[in-house]
Amino acid sequence: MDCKTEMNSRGGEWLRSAGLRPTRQRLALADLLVGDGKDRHVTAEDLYAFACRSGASVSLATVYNTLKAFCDAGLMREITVDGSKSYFDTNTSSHPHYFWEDTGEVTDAPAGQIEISRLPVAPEGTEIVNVGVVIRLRRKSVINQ
Amino acid sequence: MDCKTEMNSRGGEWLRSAGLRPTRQRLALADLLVGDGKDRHVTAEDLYAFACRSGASVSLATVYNTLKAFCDAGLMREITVDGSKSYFDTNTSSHPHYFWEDTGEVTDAPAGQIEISRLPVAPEGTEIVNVGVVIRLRRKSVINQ
DNA sequence: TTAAGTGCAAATTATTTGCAGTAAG
DNA sequence: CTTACTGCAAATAATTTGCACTTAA
Repeated sequence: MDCKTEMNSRGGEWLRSAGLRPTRQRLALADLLVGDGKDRHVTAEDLYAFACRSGASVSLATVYNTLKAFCDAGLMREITVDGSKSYFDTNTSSHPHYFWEDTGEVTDAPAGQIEISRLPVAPEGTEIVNVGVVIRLRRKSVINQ
Repeated sequence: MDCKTEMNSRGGEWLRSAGLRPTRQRLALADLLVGDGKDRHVTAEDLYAFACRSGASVSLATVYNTLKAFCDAGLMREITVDGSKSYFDTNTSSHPHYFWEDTGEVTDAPAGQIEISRLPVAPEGTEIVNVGVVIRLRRKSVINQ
């Protein structure tokens, strides 16, 4: 199959900018991820479900492999917000996240929510890879106030 | 088996303070965790290995169940520092952690490493359960400087 | 007693991998 | 053409669970 038609999508540019071969599956996933230019936070299952719903034919294994490829290429970043699943963020800069306990959703915390006033110091012989900040939220039930 | 002998250990007090029935297994694990009064950060496998090494007879499933029971009782806190495993901290207060990529070890980051100067605001209808801060460290190889 | 705790082994869940086919350059 | 990518199904890894047995209170 020839993919030229989709090569002009935002996802196509995104892939090309990282030197990744734009296959049909990658283009479909890339467009789902960055098609509208908004930051997205997904699990592999999430993205797989989106792809299926949007009519793309991709296997779950390929979604996993592709997300990993995108991270290796620097297009995305894996974030650790909850022990049970891996989340992937299209915004590769280091920034704080909200984790919504009830839905398992992850969103960006508005800038300025946390200010790291004292830059953390790396212990002797180490370097800081990144500093993760996760604000875990619980929806208040109306009953329990 | 009668457990009175070990009921005077630090682990015994710890269990009693939370109203947990001090079984042989729980006492053994509790002593391993808080026996010396230092904060400890363990995975279930870690604790299981410690227990085996120290001669205690506990099953891995019981270690999992027990760690969960300790968390439910407020004696420990589960922390999310790495996607693949769950870590449990004997220090239940909210504080930043170092995650050592090479060994998978977790330690407390010295106080003052990060200062949360602007208390994060919970979105409408939510409350903040906790704010997790993880400083991911990579050991610098001598070669790559 | 008796309800809570324990230990297996089997079940689940998230993720990875081997390998035979398929497609991009 | 040739090598990278894909898809399935099987393999792993971490964790949970069902259930018969044990034990603390």
